[in-house]
Amino acid sequence: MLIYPTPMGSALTKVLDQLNIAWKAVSDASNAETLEPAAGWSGAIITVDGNPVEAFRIAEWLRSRGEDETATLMLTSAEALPELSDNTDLFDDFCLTPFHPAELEARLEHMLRRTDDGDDTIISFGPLSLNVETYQAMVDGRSLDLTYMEYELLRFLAASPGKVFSREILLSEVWGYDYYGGARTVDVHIRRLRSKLGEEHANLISTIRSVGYRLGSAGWS
Amino acid sequence: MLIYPTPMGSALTKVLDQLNIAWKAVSDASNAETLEPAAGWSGAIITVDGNPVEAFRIAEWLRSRGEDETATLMLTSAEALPELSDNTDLFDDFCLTPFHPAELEARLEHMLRRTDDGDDTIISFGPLSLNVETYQAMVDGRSLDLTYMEYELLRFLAASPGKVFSREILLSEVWGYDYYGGARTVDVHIRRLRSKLGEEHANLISTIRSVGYRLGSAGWS
DNA sequence: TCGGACTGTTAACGCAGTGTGAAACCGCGC
DNA sequence: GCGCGGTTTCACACTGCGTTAACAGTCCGA
Repeated sequence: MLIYPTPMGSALTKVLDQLNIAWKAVSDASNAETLEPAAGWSGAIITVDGNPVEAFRIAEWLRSRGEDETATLMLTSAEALPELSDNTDLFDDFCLTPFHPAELEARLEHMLRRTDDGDDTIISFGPLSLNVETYQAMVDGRSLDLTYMEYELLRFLAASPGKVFSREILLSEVWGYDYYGGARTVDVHIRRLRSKLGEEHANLISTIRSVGYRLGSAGWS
Repeated sequence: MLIYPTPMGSALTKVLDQLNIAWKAVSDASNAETLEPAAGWSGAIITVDGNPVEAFRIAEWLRSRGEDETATLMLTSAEALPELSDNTDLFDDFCLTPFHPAELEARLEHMLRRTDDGDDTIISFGPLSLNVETYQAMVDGRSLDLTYMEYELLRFLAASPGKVFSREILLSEVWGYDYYGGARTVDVHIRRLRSKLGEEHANLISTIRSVGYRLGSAGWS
């Protein structure tokens, strides 16, 4: 956990220690780069009031390496709130100072949970769940015996549930090459998937006539 | 914006009005379902303290329809914080009461920004809303079962609500080819659309005699 | 080397979706 | 009221799309 600037009081560090979160204080953006642990910063707590310019510079640096990488929490007084509003895409959460320890604690837990379980290892939708690591698929707790292509296709659909994909898109995204003729290929795999899903869940994949296929039937969003 | 429960004081509604956010108060989960606007709840503000059970029930209902659909903010006293921690995946943000108006304002802006952007996927007009990604159409929350041509036609009209299109334009823009004879084709599709919209909403599409068709009746822009 | 599982292709079939013409209907000007 | 151009509605035929089954090629392990 990155902290800026070096914490004066003990309120902040106390909360972190209590949550058993390791932390390092940094003095500026370049400092943040050199001090970064091997696993990368798990999160950041940045106080705006003292030196807003440097504070936002650090936040910007964190964001520049990709959203969702490092969760950022800003500490700010009520007076400095407007400054935050101007940079609303540089942080994930904020907390007014002086803070209630329980509030900060809750915010940290909540914030870290989101990035922690960025578990793409399990994709689930309705009665369906896919474990990407083990290549297993389950529906209603019953495990499905899918072939490679079937699995890839289902995973692609499940990654954007509800969204409709044309056969061309599916061919290029799932099969991964430009394709001439043979759009029936997709149909056949969809059919095999449906049959393996079983009668009751075959309608999990719905056909949009003259458009393509979609995971999820009419009622879902 | 969904609010639970009916707000007593004016602090909350004042902030919402100031941000120009439309809101409706709901009394329970099933109530939240019936009161939902056609475009869906854009967000929710739920106070935990009074009746935590019902509060979380509503939050759960919102989440069950898919993450990222509706952003949820919880209002809570410091004492009730532990309860929040047990349900950390049911909300996106929270705010301690009594709150500083500027803080709530900042949180709302920050929260809504995340879900708001990135949506040319939904076209909505009056009670009508079209999801371009999922090819689903809703009117009054009821989902419409449209065929391809019907959907394309409606989408084209909805893209420029209020504007009148001649049959020739519709044929060339929606059907996509120059067309000789058969202007009746458009009429028939309009008719089918109207019939699927239902008696009460058939007049969403209005006829401009000897000119063409338009989405929306005279009063709209 | 053989056999089986997996994948892609082809063709037949049924049907939803679409377009068409004709008849009923409506609004408007005479 | 009458006639006329435009619109709505209906029924029907056809086309194109999706489904399905059967088959051929390929890969991989036994």
